[in-house]
Amino acid sequence: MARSKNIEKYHAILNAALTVFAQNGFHRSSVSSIAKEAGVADGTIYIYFKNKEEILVSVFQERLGYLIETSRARIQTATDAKEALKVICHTHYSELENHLDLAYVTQIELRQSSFDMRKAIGQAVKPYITLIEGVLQRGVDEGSFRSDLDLKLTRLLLFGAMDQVVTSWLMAGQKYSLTKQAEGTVQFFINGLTAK
Amino acid sequence: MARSKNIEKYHAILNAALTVFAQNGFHRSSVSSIAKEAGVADGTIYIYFKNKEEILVSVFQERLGYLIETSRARIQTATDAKEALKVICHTHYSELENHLDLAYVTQIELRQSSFDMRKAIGQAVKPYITLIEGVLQRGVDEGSFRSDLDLKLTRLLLFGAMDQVVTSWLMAGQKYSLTKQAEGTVQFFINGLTAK
Amino acid sequence: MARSKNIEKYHAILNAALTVFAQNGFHRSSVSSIAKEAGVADGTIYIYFKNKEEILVSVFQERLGYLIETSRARIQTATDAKEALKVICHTHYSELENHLDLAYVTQIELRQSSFDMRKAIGQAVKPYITLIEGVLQRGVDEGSFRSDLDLKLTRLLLFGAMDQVVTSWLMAGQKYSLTKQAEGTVQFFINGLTAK
Amino acid sequence: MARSKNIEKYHAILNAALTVFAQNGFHRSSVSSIAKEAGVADGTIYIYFKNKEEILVSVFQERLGYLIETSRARIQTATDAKEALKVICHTHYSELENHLDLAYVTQIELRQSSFDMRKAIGQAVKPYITLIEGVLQRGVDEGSFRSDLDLKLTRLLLFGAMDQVVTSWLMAGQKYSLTKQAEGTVQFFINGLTAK
DNA sequence: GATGAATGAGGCTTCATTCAT
DNA sequence: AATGAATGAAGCCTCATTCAT
Repeated sequence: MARSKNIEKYHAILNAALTVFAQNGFHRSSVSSIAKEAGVADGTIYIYFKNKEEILVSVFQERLGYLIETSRARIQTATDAKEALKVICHTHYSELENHLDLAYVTQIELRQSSFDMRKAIGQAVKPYITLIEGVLQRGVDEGSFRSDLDLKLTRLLLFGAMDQVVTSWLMAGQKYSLTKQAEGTVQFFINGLTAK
Repeated sequence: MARSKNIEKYHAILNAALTVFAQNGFHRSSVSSIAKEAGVADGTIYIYFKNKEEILVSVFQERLGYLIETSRARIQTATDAKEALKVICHTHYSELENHLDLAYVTQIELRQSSFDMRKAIGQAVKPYITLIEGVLQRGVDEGSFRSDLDLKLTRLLLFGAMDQVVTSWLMAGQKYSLTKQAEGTVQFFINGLTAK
Repeated sequence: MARSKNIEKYHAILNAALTVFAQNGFHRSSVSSIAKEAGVADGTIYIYFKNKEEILVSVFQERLGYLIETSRARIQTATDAKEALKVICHTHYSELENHLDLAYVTQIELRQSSFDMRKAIGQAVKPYITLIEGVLQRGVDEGSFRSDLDLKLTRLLLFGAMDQVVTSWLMAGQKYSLTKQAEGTVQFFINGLTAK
Repeated sequence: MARSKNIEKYHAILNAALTVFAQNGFHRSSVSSIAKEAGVADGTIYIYFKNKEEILVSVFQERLGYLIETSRARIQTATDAKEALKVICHTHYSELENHLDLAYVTQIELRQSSFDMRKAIGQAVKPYITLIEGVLQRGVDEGSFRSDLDLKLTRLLLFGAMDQVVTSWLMAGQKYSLTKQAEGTVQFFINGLTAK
């Protein structure tokens, strides 16, 4: 993505974009305002990014990458798949609760992208979905999850359920603690997954 | 909604909007192209709708209203809550699979709306969420669902999970049958909900 | 102007237009809002008036005609030209002070008309200018006004001066009595006109 | 006013606007046509001006500023107040007679502005009114003008009278020399102002 | 690499006017 | 005569992108 050596400026733009998109939404954010927020000229943006959409995708990719890496690192030390699932959900919720900007962009603005862009986003989400699948597989292997699980379907169900909880919390105005929903969410997952 | 007598023209515009939004997306659809698709003049649009956003919300409201009514009617004859849940999920999936236009608008384009608009959408979704809650309550009352269910959370988990399955199917290019996912989805739900 | 027998509706539209123009200005007033104010359908307007501009001109003509007739009647009983001048100025100021709607239309909105329209307005003002000229002539004949007056120029100076006083009073927010300016205005005129 | 470095382009737009407004009138002039006349792109207009109205006000301010400065400079060398009055009137008439474009904009188009705009215009005219008042005061101090003059009223009468003479000349199709009216106008003023 | 003035396509919306009823 | 739904031209303005400096 970064076509330039000046990695600092690249990140300055990315951070500025996160802020601006979160405040005004993607379609209502001008490239100009991102440039101003980042302290660079309008034209400079186009040295680092092909166009406006690429900025949004890049913001998402970077942050999601961070979330994935954090989760991956944390589940290394998890004792079992159920524990790992708990870690993922906790991380997912707390990360977004603690970075409202990011939550807005992820849950609201990113959904405003073009179809082609959504494909790119889908690509970026894949590793996360795969991470979840890995945990499911681990559970099956451990014997703690049902062996007849449709992994491809279930990983989506888990991701989709968490995603909707975040969106609802955001739309409701963050009146309650998102992180505290993790408990119930995971319990629900485990009830559905546990081998009998 | 219709501020005029000619209800036919109102629906012609609504249907045209559904088609055009599905093809090009909301932000990339011009009011002009909707008018052309509907076979009316540009200005005519503004006799029936306040602005472009109101068209999108109206499209959604009408179609979602239809989905809710269909589901509500069908679960009347369901023998129990589990059966009702199955009906809802089947209806949800099949309705969207059979109306690709609608699916695009609902899953993709509607997410591109302004924050204020999303609030309006949230209002429209509420009856659906309530419908789901009713089924959950019914299950608890019947003794088939766990009595310690957090209804407010669970109804979101179910809706969110279904929603994500639809979106993923759409994003994947509808390579498989969406309706066939209902079986697995419902099974997953029931596993998580069933009283022990 | 009135192309129809229904003189009541004609005047209803004229009065409505006066109100609406005064409130929103000519260019910001829609034919539709005049129709609503008059209690008729949009299309009805076009039975009585050729287009929007003709409404404005007609409003002005009618009201100015009334002002001229009032002044003409009053100066019949004036003892001399100076008295007549006083009457004209008093009538001019008091009429506009007591009909703020009319003042707005006359001093503000009418100036927003097209060039062609202004010609038409000029035609309507002519009788008023002529009325003033008549008084000047009378003064010259009486021997009370300078015999070397350039009547064509002086009649304009008088009209222009009064007009500007009205506009300034209006723009200033009518913070003082317009009618009370008549005294000083007339005194100024008489000083300039009186034969030595 | 100029928000950019390229002062030339700023003036190019201003001059183009003067031409176009004079030809077609403010409301009938499109921003697009001003851009074309100025030889810039439509969007460029909005780099230098907030909106269409600001162009009109700016045109007026610049030209009036020039008129005021010219008059102010010329009356420095006037021997007395009467001479100064003559200078102001001559300058006023000749300036507008020699710049027909400006006359149209000032006398016709500027009157087509919104109420808020007229306030801004009023602010711009103030220095001119003040300039006239200064001359009146000078005359009173010199003992050549009546000491009982209501300065606030008289300055308006003078401005209004001159203004109306210009407008009438314009509306009549400039069939006679405007500058030649200065003589009579000033004579009229002096008759009314001179101390006895 | 960085700038930011300039571009110009394109969008939403208004509204004067028409005309079938 | 009266209606008011329909028309569609026209306008203001935004903003993603380019390019000369």
